[in-house]
Amino acid sequence: MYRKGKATIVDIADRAGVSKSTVSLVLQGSPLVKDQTSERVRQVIEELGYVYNRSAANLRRARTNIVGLVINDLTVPFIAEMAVGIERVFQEAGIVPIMANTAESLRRQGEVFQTMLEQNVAGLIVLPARGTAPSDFRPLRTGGVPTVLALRNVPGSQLASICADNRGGAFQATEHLLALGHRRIAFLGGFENTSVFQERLAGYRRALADGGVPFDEDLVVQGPASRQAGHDAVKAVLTRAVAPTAAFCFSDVVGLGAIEALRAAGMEPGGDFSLVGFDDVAEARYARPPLSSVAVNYKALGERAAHAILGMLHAGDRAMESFEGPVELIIRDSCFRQNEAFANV
Amino acid sequence: MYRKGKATIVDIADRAGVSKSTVSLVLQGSPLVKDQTSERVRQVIEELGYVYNRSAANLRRARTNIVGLVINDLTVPFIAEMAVGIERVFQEAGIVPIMANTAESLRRQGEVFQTMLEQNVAGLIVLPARGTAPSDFRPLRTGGVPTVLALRNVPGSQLASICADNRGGAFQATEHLLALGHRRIAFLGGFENTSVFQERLAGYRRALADGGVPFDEDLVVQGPASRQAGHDAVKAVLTRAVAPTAAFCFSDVVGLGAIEALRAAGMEPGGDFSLVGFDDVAEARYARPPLSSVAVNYKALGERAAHAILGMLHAGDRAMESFEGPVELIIRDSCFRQNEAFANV
DNA sequence: AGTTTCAAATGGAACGTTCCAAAGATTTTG
DNA sequence: CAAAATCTTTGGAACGTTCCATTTGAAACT
Repeated sequence: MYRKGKATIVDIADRAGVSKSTVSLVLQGSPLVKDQTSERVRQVIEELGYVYNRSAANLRRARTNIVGLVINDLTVPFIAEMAVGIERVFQEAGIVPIMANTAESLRRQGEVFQTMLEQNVAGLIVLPARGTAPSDFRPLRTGGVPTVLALRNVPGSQLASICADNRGGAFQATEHLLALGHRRIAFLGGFENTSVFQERLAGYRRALADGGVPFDEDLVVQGPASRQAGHDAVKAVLTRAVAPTAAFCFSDVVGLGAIEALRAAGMEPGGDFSLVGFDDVAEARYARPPLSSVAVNYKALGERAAHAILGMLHAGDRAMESFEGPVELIIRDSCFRQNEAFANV
Repeated sequence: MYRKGKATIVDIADRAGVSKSTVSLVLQGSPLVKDQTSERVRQVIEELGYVYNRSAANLRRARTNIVGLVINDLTVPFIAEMAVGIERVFQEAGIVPIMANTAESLRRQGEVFQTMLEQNVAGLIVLPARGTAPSDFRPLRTGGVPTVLALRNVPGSQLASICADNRGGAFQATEHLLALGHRRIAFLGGFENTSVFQERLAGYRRALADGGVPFDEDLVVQGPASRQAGHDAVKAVLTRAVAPTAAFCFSDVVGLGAIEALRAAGMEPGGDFSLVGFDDVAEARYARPPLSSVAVNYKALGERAAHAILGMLHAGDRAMESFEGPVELIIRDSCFRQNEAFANV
């Protein structure tokens, strides 16, 4: 283009007959510069194909326009959706997101935090890896990086979190099954070392308690949030002395596995066994039978998290309160009304 | 910590009784420093909780350790998978990926390119938005940023690309249908303004030609890669004078929609209509009937793309040649052998 | 002892911005 | 018309690294 190497602010200044300070002001859209001048500068910028050097700006400035996005598992569709929501908000705010996938590895998560600090991120949205401890955030805390947790909470971390209303969702789902007359309701999938599990389990127990149904530990089967796990969990739970007639599944994927296992056992989901899932993934609607599920607007949750960070950046260190996104029980055809219980009413 | 603000390389130097140059060398792992010295420096670094300032380094250095990742649609599961593959390779190589989702918007893609340039990225992996023209890459070209295209090609862009063997996959799928005796084979879904469509269509036509079956434009129905589109396309194609007995679907999602539409029309996919999809998404396996599909290892493709960029960074401007990832036809139960054609042999 | 060789450490000038204090214009006011 | 007030513009010192050219120190030769 011009001279050797890339054009800098000084080259622009020379060509436009102003000082580099003025050019800098123009670039920042300062109202201090006369329109006529800034117009001329802008023209030269165009002419020389100048590109702004953010590394230099970041060095001088206190804060960067970079925000880190630490994701536990990007291959989960609704997490990707959430990432998209976050990304969109940032893009509009002129924030550049650095993304890292930890694949649920704590070691990797630690490395990622380090990298984020080195990049001098202005803030951080973290979807914590399974088993994250409050102390894992220490480097961030000493680095003074505004941080928001999303999707999963880390109790004791003192960090604000943006999560779905897991407790409420599980409560609604379980209540729905109770209302259909079910009394033996299993809880399938998920691991107890995540806050999401704890919360959903709490909602489930609360609904049982409200419905006067005793909690039976034997009806809770932990496992990964996978199809296979749903399959296995159903098989396990059907062997109980008094088998359940319904299950609240930790996630839709678990529920889909459950559907298969029920069929394999000669039962008909929605006909003689009721299922409710969580997340309302696209597949739930298309399953046979269509799976009732607790819908979460993950994209909105992502946007909320992004706004939370923006707020923290703007308002300095003002502590942000946590937020629980609303959920909605979507009723499809995977449940049936149980007669004996019906007679009980 | 120490002093006011964050510790810098100079603080380390003072405390360790060496010069900042030495500290810099230690940070870069230079063999020029005596072990004893570097050990001491490292200790002080630990002590003061120093964090490296990459902005400063980037300013001084010619190249950054940042690589941009421009994604057309992160919510597509296999694209997310690909992103994970890329991210993993970069992480191991000490490269920090900046991710941006363009959501298939050309305007956004342009903005994203600009941002990437400002961040002074060392390289760029682009999954081009639909309808991207070669000229859209001009800013990158003049910026001298090594760029690799992934998943979709942009003919005329002169850029290396890492794509699936779309032509070969479509060829295999169509050949499979031909071998089962089908002669009227539809091509459903996708838009002709993408290279992926062009390539798959070419593979399909080639197989038809090889099998001595004339190409019939009426059997090609374009549409988005969505369930609904698959549904609509089947309905459209069943009204043709001589209806097809099989379809090659642009993607599995289209194929799943096709399954529904066939059922709705009183037909049985895998029984009296054959379907083959593309991508081999998880859902294909669990569909009723399980959908035959052309499998692509998207994660491997992502890793390949990442390695391509690493290679370009390392080898300077050495032009990289394009790569087509192998595909594999996975045969499930969505196809049947057609008798009349069978008699023809 | 003097010279050469090699390893290890260092000073200082970049890199391209931002931002402060201050100077120069221009307009308003008394 | 001078003084005051306001609007624009501008040097120059940071910011925290890297890297070149050099110096220093020690060991290995003549």
